[in-house]
Amino acid sequence: MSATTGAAPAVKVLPEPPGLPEPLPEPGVDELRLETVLGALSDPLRLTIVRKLLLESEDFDHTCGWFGLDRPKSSLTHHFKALREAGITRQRQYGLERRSHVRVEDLNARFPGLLDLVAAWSPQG
Amino acid sequence: MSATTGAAPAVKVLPEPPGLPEPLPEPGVDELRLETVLGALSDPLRLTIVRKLLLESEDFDHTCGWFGLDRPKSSLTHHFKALREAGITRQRQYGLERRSHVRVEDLNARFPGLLDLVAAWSPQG
DNA sequence: TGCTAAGTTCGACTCAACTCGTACTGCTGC
DNA sequence: GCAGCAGTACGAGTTGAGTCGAACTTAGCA
Repeated sequence: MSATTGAAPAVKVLPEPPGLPEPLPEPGVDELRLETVLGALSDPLRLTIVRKLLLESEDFDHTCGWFGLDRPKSSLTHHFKALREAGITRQRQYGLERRSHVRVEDLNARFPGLLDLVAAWSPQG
Repeated sequence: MSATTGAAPAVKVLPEPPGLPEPLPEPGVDELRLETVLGALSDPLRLTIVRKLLLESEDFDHTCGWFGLDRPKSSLTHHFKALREAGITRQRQYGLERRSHVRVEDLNARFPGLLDLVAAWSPQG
């Protein structure tokens, strides 16, 4: 379970090294809603993004370009924003780049097993 | 037509008593798609339906009216059809009534843990 | 035979989401 | 300063889902 309990500190905790840029606006752990998360994951492109983050990185943030998705930049912005606003990913601004990673602890705490399904997913079926 | 190709022993075919009406058209176990299932579950009303089926019945089929949903019949038809076509529920025609239940075994086989999240869901958050 | 009830089908409306081009912001290096 | 790049913001077009009323279908029953 996540590090903190009870008392609901409204915003997440995550013991991250100091000096990181602030995360962009996102819902707190207690604000995660199952229907919103499932809706965000019901898109194949977003499923691809989250799965790739889960399988090919764990404790590292990645830029939009890292995914090699063949879509216009404005489309990618749309999907990354949808993931962040649903509470699935966290984004930080590193200079010019905006890097993402999956909020594994938060999601496992609220919806245990969900990320396993995403990791096991394949675009084919 | 769950051809269940291949050597895999497929999933256990539920041992249903003979004489039941044929299920209405539905995807086979091997045709279940994560993004479709998640999309079907991203609606609060459908989440309510599935959760109620999971918690208040187990081996019993229920009619639309049993749920006590305050929506016109045409809306309910729409949602029940969406759940069936996504492979989440199975529907059978009993005379005048069309009864539904959750395909628990199929879903647990393909997406283990998913139904637990639905059962733990609450409309509030 | 004809009524009633459960549920479907159809069509129309609304609204949100996806897609994408274009213009813009803001950091970095020369 | 200024050019170049990562990514955003905005707006338009399109599609699909949710909502619902009204008409229809069908089983059971008196």
